[in-house]
Amino acid sequence: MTAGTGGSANKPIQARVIAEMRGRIISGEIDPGALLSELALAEEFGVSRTPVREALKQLQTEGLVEIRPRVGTFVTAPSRREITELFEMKELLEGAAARLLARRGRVPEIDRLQENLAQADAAVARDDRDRYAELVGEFHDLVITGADNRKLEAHYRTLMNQLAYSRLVTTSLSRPGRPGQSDREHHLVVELILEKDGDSAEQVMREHVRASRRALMAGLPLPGRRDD
Amino acid sequence: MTAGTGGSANKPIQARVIAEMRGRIISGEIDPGALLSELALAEEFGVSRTPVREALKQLQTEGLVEIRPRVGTFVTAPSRREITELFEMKELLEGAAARLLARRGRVPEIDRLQENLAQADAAVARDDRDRYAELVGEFHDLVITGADNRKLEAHYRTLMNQLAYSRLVTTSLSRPGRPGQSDREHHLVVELILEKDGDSAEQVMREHVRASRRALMAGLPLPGRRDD
DNA sequence: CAACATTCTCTTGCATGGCAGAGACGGTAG
DNA sequence: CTACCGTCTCTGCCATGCAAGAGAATGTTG
Repeated sequence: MTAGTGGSANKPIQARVIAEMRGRIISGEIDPGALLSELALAEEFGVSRTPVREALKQLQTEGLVEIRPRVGTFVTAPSRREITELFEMKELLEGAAARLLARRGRVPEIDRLQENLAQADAAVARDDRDRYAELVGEFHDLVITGADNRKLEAHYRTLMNQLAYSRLVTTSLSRPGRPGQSDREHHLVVELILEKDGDSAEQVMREHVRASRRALMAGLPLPGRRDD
Repeated sequence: MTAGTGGSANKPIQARVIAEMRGRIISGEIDPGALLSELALAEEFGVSRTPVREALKQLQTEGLVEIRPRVGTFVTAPSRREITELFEMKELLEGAAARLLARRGRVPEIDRLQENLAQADAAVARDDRDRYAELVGEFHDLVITGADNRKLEAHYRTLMNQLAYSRLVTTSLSRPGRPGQSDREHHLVVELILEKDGDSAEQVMREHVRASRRALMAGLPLPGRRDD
């Protein structure tokens, strides 16, 4: 990433700050709980504190950082309970998306899903976990966008950002045998979508998300901080 | 909520601005499409432009206003398509909440729901639409909070704000016979929740939301601006 | 040595002022 | 009368400066 740091600084400066910070957080480049100093960020980006401050404020409403007044801005560290809730929502939204996509019939996203599956099969065959993780992200993305509901998509993106999912998915796939099973579940979902069987597609998709969650939670160190 | 509007201006000033502006928008006190000038708002609240600006930025991420760079900040007017999408999400979330609530068993929210129904029956009997509209809001609120999922609740609130639902619900209930039917549907949902029949509760809840939407769209002038 | 009060520095919160771009208005030429 | 162009005012955007609260470090006292 970090594309476009050179030259094209034409765009609104503060949007760039937001995008950059969000990228760092969801990629796990910054540890949860870390302090984000307005001043330090301002100096790093070569701008004043004001746009940085506004960027952090927006990231707060997205649930990525927590601003404790007069104290500091910290990267949010989801509690175990929050992670459970987020997965519950993920299951809900992706299931609904699968149903909606099945109802829509043949749309471009379907073709791209099949292409995605082909590449995923190859990645699993050569045990290329990084590539497969990437394809998993694309798969779920395609299902969501294929639902053709911008609001659902927006809420989904917020959700995934809060989960820092791109960091978690590798953990989930490190479980032996998980990539293969995940791939098979993806195939089944697409198959049901092609058959326009919305009910089953939703059901299988939800079960897939639950399985993914189990694989994740099992291989996660996750200090049992506060369960409250 | 909305407690402490009088006197105690001790709290962070900008949070007050956000709450006040949000209230005005979702109550319909400000017409959609209207221009919100930073300067004018700052003078009205007796503060500087900075906190007002940050407040507007937050409202933008909540989807309540649209900031067109170098032009101005405007109250968003959801297109017909967006309204459809929002209701699709509403149906999804409330259905899921009903299911989750049914699974939880006997919790305080259940008692409050039954009390709500009793008062709603009375309101319908004396044809008190304003009071019934209020109770409808409380009913759906109880179902959501009863699901015991903070993330779901947060997304739901965002949704309802974007819909400016409190303004719409009166329109919906102005259809002859609608309050009575709505009340009966509420009764059925609670009944199914009490029986711990999550599947049926979700299904009936979703159907209820669809019916509510139909009653609303029918009685809505809604200039067919852009369907894109 | 331990517990407490105090200062001191760090952080964000808010106010103010200058700047640039977008759109509206009016004047002028055809 | 119409179309075009320059100007002018409006808007948000960003930089800077001051103030206030929170927490840590430290000096003080038992």
